[in-house]
Amino acid sequence: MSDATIRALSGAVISIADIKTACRDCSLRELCLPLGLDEPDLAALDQIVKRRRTVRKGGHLYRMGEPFQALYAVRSGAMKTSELLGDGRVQITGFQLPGEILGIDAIDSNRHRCNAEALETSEVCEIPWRRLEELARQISGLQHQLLRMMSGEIGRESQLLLMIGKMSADERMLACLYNFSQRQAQLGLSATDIRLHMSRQDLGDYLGLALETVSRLFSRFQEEGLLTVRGKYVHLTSLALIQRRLG
Amino acid sequence: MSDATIRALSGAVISIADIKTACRDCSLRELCLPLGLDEPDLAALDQIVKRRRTVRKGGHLYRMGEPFQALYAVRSGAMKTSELLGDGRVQITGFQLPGEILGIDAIDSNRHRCNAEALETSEVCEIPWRRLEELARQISGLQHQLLRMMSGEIGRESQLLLMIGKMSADERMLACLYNFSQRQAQLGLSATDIRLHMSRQDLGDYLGLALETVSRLFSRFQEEGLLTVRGKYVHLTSLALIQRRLG
DNA sequence: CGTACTATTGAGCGACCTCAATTGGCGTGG
DNA sequence: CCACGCCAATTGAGGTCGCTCAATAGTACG
Repeated sequence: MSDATIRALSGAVISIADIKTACRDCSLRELCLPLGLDEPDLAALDQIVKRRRTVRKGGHLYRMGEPFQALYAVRSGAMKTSELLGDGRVQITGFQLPGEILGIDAIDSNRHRCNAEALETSEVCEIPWRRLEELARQISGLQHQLLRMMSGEIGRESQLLLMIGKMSADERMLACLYNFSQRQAQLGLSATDIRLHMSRQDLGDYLGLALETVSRLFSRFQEEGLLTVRGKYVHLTSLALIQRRLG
Repeated sequence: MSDATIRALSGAVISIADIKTACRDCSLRELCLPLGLDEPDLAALDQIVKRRRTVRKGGHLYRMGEPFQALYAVRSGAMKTSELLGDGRVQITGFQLPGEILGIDAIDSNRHRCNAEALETSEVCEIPWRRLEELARQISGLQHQLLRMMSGEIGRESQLLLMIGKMSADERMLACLYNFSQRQAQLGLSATDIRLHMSRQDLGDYLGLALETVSRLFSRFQEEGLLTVRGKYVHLTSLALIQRRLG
């Protein structure tokens, strides 16, 4: 019998798995959908968050065209979302770290319009959309946070648009690294020692560059003393220096 | 005394201006925020839509950094939203036609993160955000439509991302023209005879191309028999031909 | 320790940009 | 009404940034 079933049969019962999953006990609470909710509202949200799901590296959380059932919140690991272009060309539209939400682009059409793939083995919380939408009507703070997160997603995409449309290759790379730095810091990690969860290819497909260009830029930045690279690990010499180069 | 004041003093009174503005009488009802609302809900929405505002060609509805107060629905005309890059570089993030919503990228931060400028003299409906958010809590259909429109915006931006990041210049142009065609058709206009509301510069700033490239592409498409151009008017020879070129 | 994948580096090319001159459209004032 | 001026659009010439193709080096994993 699944956790979900137990909950459906008797709302008060909370299994051990539930406790581990519960939003109220989650360290990402203040970065994720529950931001701003008080205790009773948190409990209500916990009621609908169905289960924790694990996606192995390279596995898909959902694929383009699949019917839209739920949003997903990243709990651990890292994901990427990508769009395809018939002949195999790929545009990565975002990398999602813990606390971030996947699937909101599908609300409109009831079908996923991108692929969501795990960059490394990841855990996500599944939030059934029907029930979330309903709950958002009852809990104003939840509606507010949902709207905020969707608006934030629009902002992130505009930002990326500006980068790809109007920045040179090196500006894009630096802006991207700076963004990773900020997001790591927000998660309580180092702002200068970045772990890249994705391949050079992915980075290129995100920034609208060839993977060779990404590699060359890493080398050049290293020569210029902006950073040091060792495989997936990048150390930023000086955030101020990078900020200055970005204007 | 403004319409808003009259309404605030006596909810039942409806001025002539209100009648003309009323969502229930608006031909764009089914393309805009009211989609799916029934009569009483429509009336409630009409209560909060503050007034009709006119923006002259080249005028700004709002500017980057200004505090966020309201969403705007385009009623007539055409707008563009753009982001800037310090040194003057511009990325246009969208063109908005009647029935489309402006401002949702600002919900997150309470500040507008782009400029909204009229491509030609336009009328917009102003929808105070505080009251809309509140009303969305009461009217499930309104919440639903708001979420759908925000999700749609995310989809449009992903689409543009894919175009700019992974398509060649001519593919971008064609995809853009095809998109304009579909949107004109949705408004009940011709799908083959397109009126461009924006300059070549704007088109370039939207597609991540130089204005000269846009101009050259128009000429080349014309040579190839895909379309004919006369200033702001473009006639698409065959939609099927264009679809085929887009894969 | 080999195998396969990922990353780096080099050489050459081409798409698109930049700069510049010309043409066309349109409103304004003589 | 026409001439002028202004701005938008077109077209040409040349340059460059980033891509493609290709070879090599490094790294993970059985």
